[in-house]
Amino acid sequence: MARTASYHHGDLRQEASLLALVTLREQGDTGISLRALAKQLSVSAPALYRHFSDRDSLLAELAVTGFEELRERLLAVDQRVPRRALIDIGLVYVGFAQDEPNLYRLMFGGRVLPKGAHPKLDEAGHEAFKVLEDTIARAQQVGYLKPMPVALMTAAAWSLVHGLAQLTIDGHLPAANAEPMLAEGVLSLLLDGSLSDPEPTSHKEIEQ
Amino acid sequence: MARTASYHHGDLRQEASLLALVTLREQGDTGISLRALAKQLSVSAPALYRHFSDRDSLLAELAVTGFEELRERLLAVDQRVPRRALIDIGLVYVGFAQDEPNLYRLMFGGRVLPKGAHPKLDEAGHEAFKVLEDTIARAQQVGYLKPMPVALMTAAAWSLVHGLAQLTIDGHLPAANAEPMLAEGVLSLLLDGSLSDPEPTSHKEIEQ
DNA sequence: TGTACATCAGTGAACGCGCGTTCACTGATGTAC
DNA sequence: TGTACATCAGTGAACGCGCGTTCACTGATGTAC
Repeated sequence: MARTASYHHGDLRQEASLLALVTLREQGDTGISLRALAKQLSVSAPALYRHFSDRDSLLAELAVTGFEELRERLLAVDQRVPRRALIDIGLVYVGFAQDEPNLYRLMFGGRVLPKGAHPKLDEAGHEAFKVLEDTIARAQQVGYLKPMPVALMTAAAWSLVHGLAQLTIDGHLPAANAEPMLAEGVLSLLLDGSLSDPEPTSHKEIEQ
Repeated sequence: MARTASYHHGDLRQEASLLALVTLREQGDTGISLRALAKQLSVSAPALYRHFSDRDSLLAELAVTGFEELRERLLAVDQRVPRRALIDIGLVYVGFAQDEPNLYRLMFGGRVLPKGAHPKLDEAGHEAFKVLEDTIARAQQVGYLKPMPVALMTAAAWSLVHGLAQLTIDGHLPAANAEPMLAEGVLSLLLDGSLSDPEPTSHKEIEQ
């Protein structure tokens, strides 16, 4: 707005990213085409190639911002009480997926942006993952979690929240607004275990 | 083979399905096009419309056979020992995803075949899911699992295996051949819980 | 057993579409002296 | 402050592509009498 009459757009890169994100939200990654984007921006299609080397790079960029947003949300979780922190991390994670289902699918889809093809994307993903990992390591250090390999515990926690997120956004499990306690219940189960107490677990047998 | 010289193919439907499955395995769902399929089968493209009402129906059909195969594998699990059955169900589930990553993505992708669009697909998915659910219900009946709502427990178990499967096939977690014990360890964690034993859990506090 | 006929499973041509990307270009902007 | 020039960010045209799907059709097959 209040731009010169020049055909130089001035802000094409950012506006293109933004519009791509909006389109992604509404139609998913398959709905994004550089030609359609250019048309909506009143710009010729080749103009976009000044700013993105190809379609995949644009998608990768969107995914990177997705991971950054996810990471920020995870970082905002109160870390004082281990149990609360662990559960909240999970709830935030699942909440993000529900807020941004198509972005989440793009980030983790694998098919569209295979791991290894976009280093920045892999790094952004890892940064987000690290927040989860750190939370678990911290909880273990204060003795709240079992002294098992952190890698195993993070794999379990990540699998759980990722699966919960995917199943929810694909409609296989009820969303948070329909079943508000589902996610928290599921997360608690991973902490407490699902074994019936009266039955001795193999673990307890060893100790007694 | 040994067919008449007639242009009638005789087996087009089945051969098309089969070739589609092979293509899906190699290239994922986006690699499937009716035109290309027809070409490979030495048949005109419209011929396929005698057997599939459109591209999506063909994909849905592949996904249905995927769920049937998954269900059969799950049904083959030995159900005698609850703990073993639960873990094996999970291992079989994750193993299926690793054997058939692209098929698995199609089955659960959500984006390609949204839930509700293909009733037969939803049903096939539910039938497979039921095997997991039944295993949990059985384990609970014999007192092996806590007396919690089955829906909650199946949601947790399903989320865990689904997440594990997805993360593995997308390369975010090591595959079974690289880390053979990862899946089993993760599954055990859900059963035993991840809380450090010396620390009293809220659950234990109530009982003592 | 032979024949008329309905149905079935193919055909080729065409519609209409959008896509990613490259090319040679031009006009605007920024910069060094 | 003015000017020559390099660079930057656009342009329109085009390449080459494959796609799903519909249409009017034809030859083969199966069936009833």
